[in-house]
Amino acid sequence: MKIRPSRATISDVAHAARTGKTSVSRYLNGEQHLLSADLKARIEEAIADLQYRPSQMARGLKRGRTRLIGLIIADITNPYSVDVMCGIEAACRERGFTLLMCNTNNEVDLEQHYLQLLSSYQVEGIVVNAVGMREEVLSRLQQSLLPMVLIDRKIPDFACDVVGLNNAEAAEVATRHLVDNGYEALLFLSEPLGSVNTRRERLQAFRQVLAVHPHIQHENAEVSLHHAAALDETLNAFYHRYAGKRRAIMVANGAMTLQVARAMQRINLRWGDDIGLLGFDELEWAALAGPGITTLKQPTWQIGYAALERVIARIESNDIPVTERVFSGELIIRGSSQPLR
Amino acid sequence: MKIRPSRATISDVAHAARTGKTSVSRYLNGEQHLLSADLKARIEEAIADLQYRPSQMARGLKRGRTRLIGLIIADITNPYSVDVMCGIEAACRERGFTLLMCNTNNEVDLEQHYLQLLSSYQVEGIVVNAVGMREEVLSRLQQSLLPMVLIDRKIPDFACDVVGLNNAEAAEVATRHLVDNGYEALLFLSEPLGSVNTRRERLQAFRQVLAVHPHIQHENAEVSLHHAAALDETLNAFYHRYAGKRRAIMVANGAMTLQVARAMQRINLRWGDDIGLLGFDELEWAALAGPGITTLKQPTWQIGYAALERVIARIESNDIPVTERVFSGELIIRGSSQPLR
DNA sequence: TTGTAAGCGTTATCAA
DNA sequence: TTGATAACGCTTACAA
Repeated sequence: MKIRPSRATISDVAHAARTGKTSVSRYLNGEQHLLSADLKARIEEAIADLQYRPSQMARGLKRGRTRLIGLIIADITNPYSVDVMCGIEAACRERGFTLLMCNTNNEVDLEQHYLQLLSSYQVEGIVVNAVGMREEVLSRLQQSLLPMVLIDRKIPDFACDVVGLNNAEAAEVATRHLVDNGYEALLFLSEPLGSVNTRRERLQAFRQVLAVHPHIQHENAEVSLHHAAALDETLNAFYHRYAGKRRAIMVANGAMTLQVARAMQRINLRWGDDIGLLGFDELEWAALAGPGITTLKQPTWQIGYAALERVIARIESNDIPVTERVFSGELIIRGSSQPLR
Repeated sequence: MKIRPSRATISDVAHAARTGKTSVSRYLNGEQHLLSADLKARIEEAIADLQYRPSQMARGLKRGRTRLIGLIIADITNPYSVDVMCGIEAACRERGFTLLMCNTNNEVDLEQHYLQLLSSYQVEGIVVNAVGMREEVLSRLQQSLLPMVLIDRKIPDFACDVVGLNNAEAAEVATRHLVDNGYEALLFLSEPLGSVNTRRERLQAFRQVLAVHPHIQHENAEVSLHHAAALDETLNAFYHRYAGKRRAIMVANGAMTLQVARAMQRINLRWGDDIGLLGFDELEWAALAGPGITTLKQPTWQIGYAALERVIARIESNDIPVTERVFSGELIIRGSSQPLR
């Protein structure tokens, strides 16, 4: 008796079934119509007997088809990314792929490291959840020539499949909601715009809606996610600048909304009562904090699922045209966007 | 010019450097002391020239060392799991391993599926974040004979490395805190205890502390995570049963705390004011909901990191003794556990 | 110090 | 309908 019984190989199965490896391989690869009933039965039994499972390593080496997909995530602590990952993972399972997970932690050189890694494992495609990823990093990704799908982010000057939210529509709905609820001064708050298209598109739609409401004052501010003091200052300034008016803030993503909530607590500003608040991305605690926070919920799971489907389509044939697939968000109205009147 | 330049192989490098594959292999595997300076330089150049990266598939096939670790997570939407994953991921990076991610979604047959999958990719070890995983599933895992580390969960009658929280200590600290703050009736609330050791250990410590405080009434309740009505009923009943006393609830984990907060909102019970509340696991929104929720924070990242270190140690030599490594939690006191007096 | 050749577990080619 | 046999890209005896 072996201490660690090494896995059975295809040769073992062939031997046990008194046949050759070729037939076993055929059996495994759906070419069963070529086999006699008798032989098929013998192979089946041998496989069950030996608990044989083909080695994906050997398969990958020989056929080049590793059934591996690389998932590059810029920040896995972002709940948005996790939700998306769930969708990706479900799709993988359905389609027989497995995920190699890479968290770049927003560090540029990690990204480089992982790209090489994925390549060395010969992944068949990659999904990039680039939320917050720097431009330079993305542009290096494109050079990998692998089937690739971007989530929630476009690279200028590079045609690549993209799956994400319909930013214009969502921001429009959100802005209209604030307008309809009688707010008179609006602040669009985001991390530095850079060339991050999601931020820019949301801001643009925000402005477009307000263009036809000249009586509503509005501005935008860019604050780094981890610069608490700057955030406090920005909020305070906005609040006092429009004293006497009904004020509201629209926050460009969930991570930032969390920081805004903390900042408001620090500077003693209550959302709902003192100031309106609406944030992109649903938060599990949105209903629990004070009068609740109005959010724009993204269909994160579906976005992930669709992204994986797309990358598989591209793996199967790289000739398909580059597409951008967008999903609609859903406004979830809570107390933070109901002014007292 | 090729459309899709197939990756350079070790033979290509050998040829470009006018030498044999062996030398290149030696160069790659740290046996450089065996090579002449001249040859070393030529190889180095060829590698850079061709952008050569060794195929992990071929490597894995030949040596059996795939440098792959399987990560089995019962529920990836649980923030605890995600935090732990971060630590695991960081450790992987440092030690040159890569994660194959498997989310079993709390479904038994998925678990089976993934176990076979991991085996077919010849992972060298697995880390199981079994929070909420059923016993039967875990016991099947143990049969895989792979180096394996369990996070936050023990399997009765099976010796396996475990990394997790010092449950007894943590529950003791938490319970003492409630006692010291003058609460007179305590409820320990968890999902069904089953044979989940974390829940049992926490409850046991809770009882032990209260054993020496006979004037404090206490009980425990088990409610399924997704059974909202039952939760409402449980909370209501407890609240009214001890009317007139200072009441507090201790919740066994973060996912449950979220549900409790929602339930309290539904039945119009305010933590802090009406009833004390303390939950295991830190929540990003803990400070934002009402007067804040007191939590017992686990060193999640470190737990993940330690788990991966352990699995690697076991990969390197399976003879090491089975250990259980526990970390201390940290009580973060907020308004929910300060009675009004 | 360097190179040759065998073999890891598959699949693909070709012949029977 | 079957089965040898040669790759896939790498590591590793073993030779030179």
